[in-house]
Amino acid sequence: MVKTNSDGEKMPARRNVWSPEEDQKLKAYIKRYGIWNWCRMPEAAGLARSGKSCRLRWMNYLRPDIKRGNFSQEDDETILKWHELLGNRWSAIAAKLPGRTDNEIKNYWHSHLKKRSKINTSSSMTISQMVKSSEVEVNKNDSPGIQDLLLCDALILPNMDATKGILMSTKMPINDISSSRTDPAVEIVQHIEENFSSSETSDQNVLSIWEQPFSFQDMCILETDPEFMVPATAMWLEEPMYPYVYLDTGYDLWID
DNA sequence: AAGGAGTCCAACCGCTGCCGT
DNA sequence: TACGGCAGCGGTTGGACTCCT
Repeated sequence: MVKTNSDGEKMPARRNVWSPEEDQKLKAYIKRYGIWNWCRMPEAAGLARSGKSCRLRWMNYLRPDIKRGNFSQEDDETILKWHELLGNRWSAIAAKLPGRTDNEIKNYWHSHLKKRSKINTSSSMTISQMVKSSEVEVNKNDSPGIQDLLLCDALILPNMDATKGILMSTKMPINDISSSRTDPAVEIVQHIEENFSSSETSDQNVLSIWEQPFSFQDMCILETDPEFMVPATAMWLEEPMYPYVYLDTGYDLWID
């Protein structure tokens, strides 16, 4: 925001607000040379800004595909839905709303939707709630890797054939994910939605998985099944090992 | 009209992951 | 494999604006 004095002249605000001239410089530079290196671009473009600041300004304000203006009812629903599924992964949510930035969605969430979300949470059973309703504790204090592992276990939930007591892996080939351009978390949720919504599995069956006897044999099936779904996140792929996982099912799992 | 409280949004900060060497 | 540089992300903050008393 640019302050103006009584004569309508621009005054420098204390916070480093971008002037129209700076915007113009950045736009012109990117238009001419493209984005090659944010760190070095400011100097080349004649801007007394950090690369980070330029990047942020471009991403959140100057990009030609930015959609400005009010959020529609549909946008609200989309944000609420994806926030319910993904949590505060604003960039992933923004990917669902072309033209909207993560910053904008984050702000809009905090100012408008947060309250609504609280009211809505009691209305219907969502996938994330089903995950929560299992007895897996995904604790905030757990390392991200552990959280991913627990989440992965939870993701197997929908394919549990509760009537037969057979655990079927969620057949999502990992190379599908690694080759994807979209956020892995988004894809996982989409995958669940597609497969789960089309299956005949009832809520009741889904909820029962953690009540099922979970034997060592189950673990063997999972490990020997060539299509056993490993967690799709980079965290899983990169972390060397989870020596010990506590599942609040009464079973402590050692992963060798 | 004044001013205090609340809201909104742009910008900043710090952390994390990726990638090249 | 280790390391450094860079980009991206989410949380936080500053300040203008709006509403209410």
